[in-house]
Amino acid sequence: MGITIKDIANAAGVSFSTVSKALNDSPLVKPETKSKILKTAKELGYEPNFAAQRLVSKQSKTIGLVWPTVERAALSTLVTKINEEIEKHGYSMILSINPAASAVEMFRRFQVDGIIVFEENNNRLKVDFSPDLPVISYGAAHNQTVPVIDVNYKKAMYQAVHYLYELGHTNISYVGDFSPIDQRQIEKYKGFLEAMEQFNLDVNERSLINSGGLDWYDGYMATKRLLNSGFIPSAIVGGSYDISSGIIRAVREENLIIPKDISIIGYDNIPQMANLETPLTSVGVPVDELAKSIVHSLLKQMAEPNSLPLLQTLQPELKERASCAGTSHKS
Amino acid sequence: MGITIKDIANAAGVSFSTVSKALNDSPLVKPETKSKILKTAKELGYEPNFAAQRLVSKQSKTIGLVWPTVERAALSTLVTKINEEIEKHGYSMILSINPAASAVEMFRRFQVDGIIVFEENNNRLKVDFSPDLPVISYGAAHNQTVPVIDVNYKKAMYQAVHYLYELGHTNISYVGDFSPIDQRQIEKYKGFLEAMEQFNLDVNERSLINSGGLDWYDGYMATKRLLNSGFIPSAIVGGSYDISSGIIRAVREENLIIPKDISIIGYDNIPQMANLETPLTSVGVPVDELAKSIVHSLLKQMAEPNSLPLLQTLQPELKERASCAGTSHKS
DNA sequence: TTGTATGCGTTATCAT
DNA sequence: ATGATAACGCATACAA
Repeated sequence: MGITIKDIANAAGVSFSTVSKALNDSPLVKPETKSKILKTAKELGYEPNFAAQRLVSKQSKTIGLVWPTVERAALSTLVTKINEEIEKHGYSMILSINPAASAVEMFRRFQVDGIIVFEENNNRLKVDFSPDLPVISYGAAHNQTVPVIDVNYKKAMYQAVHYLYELGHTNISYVGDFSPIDQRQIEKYKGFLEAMEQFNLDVNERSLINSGGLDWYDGYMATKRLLNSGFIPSAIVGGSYDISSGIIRAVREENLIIPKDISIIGYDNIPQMANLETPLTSVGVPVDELAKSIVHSLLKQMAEPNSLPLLQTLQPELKERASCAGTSHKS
Repeated sequence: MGITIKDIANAAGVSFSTVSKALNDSPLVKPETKSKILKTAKELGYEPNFAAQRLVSKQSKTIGLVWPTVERAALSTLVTKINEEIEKHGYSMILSINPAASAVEMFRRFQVDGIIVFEENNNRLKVDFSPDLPVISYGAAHNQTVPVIDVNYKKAMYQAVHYLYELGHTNISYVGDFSPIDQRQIEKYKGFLEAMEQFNLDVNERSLINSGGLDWYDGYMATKRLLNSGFIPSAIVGGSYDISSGIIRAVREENLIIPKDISIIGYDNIPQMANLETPLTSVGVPVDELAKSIVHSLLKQMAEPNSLPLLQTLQPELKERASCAGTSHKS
């Protein structure tokens, strides 16, 4: 039971509707009364009742983010960036770590003005959105009804392989998660394959290493297996930030020098890549750009519904750091 | 502009207050009318307006969780568990990754029924809580006004050292973050020191290794330094899950066998510890218990304000897995 | 058992 | 420039 505008009205000796106007900085109220009202409001420690405001205004000025899996480094930074971007536009962000369906339902009740969904694996939202609630999804393209922000994973892999090829590498391995249910991973996998083909590079079982997971030790273990198979590629492409950090670890454990003995390039484009033991050259959409793109798209969708294309594909960039070098010998 | 109870009332040919009662499963309404109302409600796709419900009931049935730093494995699982526990009690959870002060302010506006704050480093909430909003904090004890759930870190370290001591270890090192601003880490550090003292074990600069951070490669690098200093302890205590996984990596890299050559015990008690390359014996409050305790305490505080002690300290447990063994030689 | 009336705190549309 | 009043969608005390 906090202070209401009526309390302020009493204290200031005006009507509550005048108080409302003053609080909303309406030009219809005399500056003197306005400042007096503001003053007593502060004195009384007034806090607007959000529920009431929403009930009448039908706006919550907040955006919900659905994030079913809370445990991945690259996504964590993306969430942080998205939050910053949202606040920059005068909105608040709330998170739910529930499955898409129930998270969305809850956000509806909270009357969020818009929703961002991180789609993961099979956590697709089959929910039929009432068309009035702007939703945008971040995830690989797939036939559905809400606009999705996608990343051109194939191009990313092309860039990675191309870059290595230009440096003279021909024995290139890919260490990543080949899970058949994660569309993002599938795209990377296929992208690598296509790129290798385009450059006429040999692909065999030792150039395709399934980490079977996205954690750093998945990448670590997979790389161990690769290196212990007796075949040492001259370059490795890592499927994600976490996986790549595992690759680096495994490679160093074999006393191979990066990038002298072996080059590493990883997917993802977050600042942390520079902080790894060996600053990692990487491909991917810069996380700031990703965040901006997601937020701006949603805002646009909120401003004018159905103004968004069903699919926006962001282009990756290559960022050179210190983990790749040329080969002297073309093997 | 969704369907309201008035729409249902019209469609069902009753008054809207009867609809309200029916929807709330009031015994005051005849079963037949009730089912009829429920049916037409479903037909029309009725969704209750949360803002209105809250405006009148002054309850949101949701709990806010403040989590300023989204990037730590052990905390991720804790958040997930807390979420489950909250839902189990008929509440929803929303997350904010903003600094405590602004997150709390936002939750207030959302009229959450209670707030859980993860305190980290210096991210203390100096906010003066209006006494009407139940808050509970998870973090090391410190003089403040809201009840906090603490963990007996000293006892945890005692258990760890005691366990190793019983196994015959005398050369024990601690690898952890010595940051002077993180109360939790300080407690662990001091706890280790005290335990060593109690068992009359020698403490020198090689038994206290500052990882300077909480990420896995912080633990990795610190352990590397330790092992390369020429001194190999017979056991290492890790300050956290992430750090410990880095320790394991570094130890294996030196071709030391766990636990034959060296024993490792880590702080934290989450299921993932069993999934590390070497299943890690650990001390800490089991994450389920922690989650339960946090949620139940908050719920209790919500039910009867000020019924909670300002400090509750949870006791850690030792969980044996496969990373510790006895020493044959008492050095 | 059902319906009527009132209020929750705010904004917005009228008058004044 | 200010105030009275309605409306937002719902719950509930009270009347029928």
